[in-house]
Amino acid sequence: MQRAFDSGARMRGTFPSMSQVRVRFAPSPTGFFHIGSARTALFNWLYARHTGGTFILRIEDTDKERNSEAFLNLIYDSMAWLGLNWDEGPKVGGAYGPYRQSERGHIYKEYVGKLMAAGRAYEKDGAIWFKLLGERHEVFDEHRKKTVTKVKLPPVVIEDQIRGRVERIEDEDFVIVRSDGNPVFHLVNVVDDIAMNVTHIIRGEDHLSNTSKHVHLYEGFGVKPPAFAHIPLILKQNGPGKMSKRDQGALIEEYQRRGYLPEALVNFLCLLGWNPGDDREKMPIAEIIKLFDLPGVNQSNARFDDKKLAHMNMAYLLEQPADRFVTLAREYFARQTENAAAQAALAADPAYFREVMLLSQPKIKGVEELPAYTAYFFSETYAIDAKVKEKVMAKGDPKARLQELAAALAAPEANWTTDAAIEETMKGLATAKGLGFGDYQAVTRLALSGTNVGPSITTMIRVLGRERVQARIARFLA
RNA sequence: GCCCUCAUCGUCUAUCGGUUAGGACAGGAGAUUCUCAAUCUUCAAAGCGGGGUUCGAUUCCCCGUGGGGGCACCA
Repeated sequence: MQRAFDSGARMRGTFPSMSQVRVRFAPSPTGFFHIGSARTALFNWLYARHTGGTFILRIEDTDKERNSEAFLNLIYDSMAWLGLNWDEGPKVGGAYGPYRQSERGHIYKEYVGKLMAAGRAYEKDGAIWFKLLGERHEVFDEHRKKTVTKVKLPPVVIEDQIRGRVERIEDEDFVIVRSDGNPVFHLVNVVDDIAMNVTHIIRGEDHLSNTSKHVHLYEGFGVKPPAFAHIPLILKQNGPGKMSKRDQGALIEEYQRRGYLPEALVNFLCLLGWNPGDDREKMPIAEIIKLFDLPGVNQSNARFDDKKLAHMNMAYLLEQPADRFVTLAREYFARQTENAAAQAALAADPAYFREVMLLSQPKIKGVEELPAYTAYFFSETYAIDAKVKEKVMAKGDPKARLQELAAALAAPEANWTTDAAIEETMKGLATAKGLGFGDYQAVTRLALSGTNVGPSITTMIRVLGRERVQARIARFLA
């Protein structure tokens, strides 16, 4: 690889080996961090980790009008949450900094100077344009309703790592520095990739059409372009078009807020456009890193499916160790400041909270269900589901059954300490009366929780404890 | 309008010329359990159309059609 203007590596005297992979994720802090950006970051990160290369985070904040520090922090937070750590970039530094384009103005100026000196750039209307080399002629563009200068050139050939050979003709000079003095995306993007020694550009397919401009720029700088890999886009769940920041379910922070497990989201995102070549779906990230490679990336766009994501999240949730699950639950509850049930749960004894959460773990799809699912454990004002009540009270004499159970549990020899003991009490009672377990289960559940969903009735009785159980039954029978 | 790109069940996908076209999510049915989930079994569900190439095309080529992206002094 020849580098005519390598101010990055050369000036600092660092010469990484040419086989060393360097990839970058280059977001602009102009909006919320969304699913598509996250997956681009993820694929770059995976490729770096797979190859033992370097993952660079570069902030493309040249659009002064739309940048915001809040959005920038959101990028940092979201990436940290997803576990996408960067080897070079803001906060961690590196030999090729600064890593915010707003701080690299002098570098762009230098590079533009080189183009000017080489006759590959010129000024027009106060802006600086990149000059294509070829025969020129004027034509009127019907679509844009203006006269433009066309340059006759053979097509640019891109050997894309994912899409194969792509050809595209670039036939108009383009602006590289605006009349206000600010460099445009194409210029800064290419300059930084040269200066930062980037070897592989992995980005969304929406950039494929830009690539011909970029290749011309590389050529203008006398630098061999890096490898390109354009990944398919993520389409919105419903309706036409690619997913954008304002689509339902598009924001990473939303999943964070809703208590999704980041490893579940990452696993799901990996599968959107990539697969290991066999039937495996749920895989540890270490395994994905081992298997991930550019040729394994699909060429067609993928539609986002929140049901599948929810399923993946549940699968991960089920296998969480008790401590982590309880921590996740507590953190989620703490964020629900407006939710009375959540606040009541937090106010409860931590050991009791923990037990209730753990018995709910195998029952739920996401922690966001927890406050409502467990509300009756923490409050005496739980609602009685009218439909369930109607159904339960319809057959037999449920109140009599409940009365009998209350009496059995009140007996001095009744053991409340284990699920098995409680089950023995209930089953013994049912047998003695010539009835089934279900005759006692349903009405007891209704009385204790007001619903027909929840953990095992014996567990519920044990965890709620004698005091609550007796009070609730009495109230129900009154 | 021009340029680029993609095309297998509703969705995500496997198949690198020969398969009963497989898996997962979602959906239906059943089993199991004290309810609800989970789990297990099971059912239904696909090669966009037309031409080629080939003994043989989902697979390779071409043309349509459809989807997606791009065509800025946004990134």
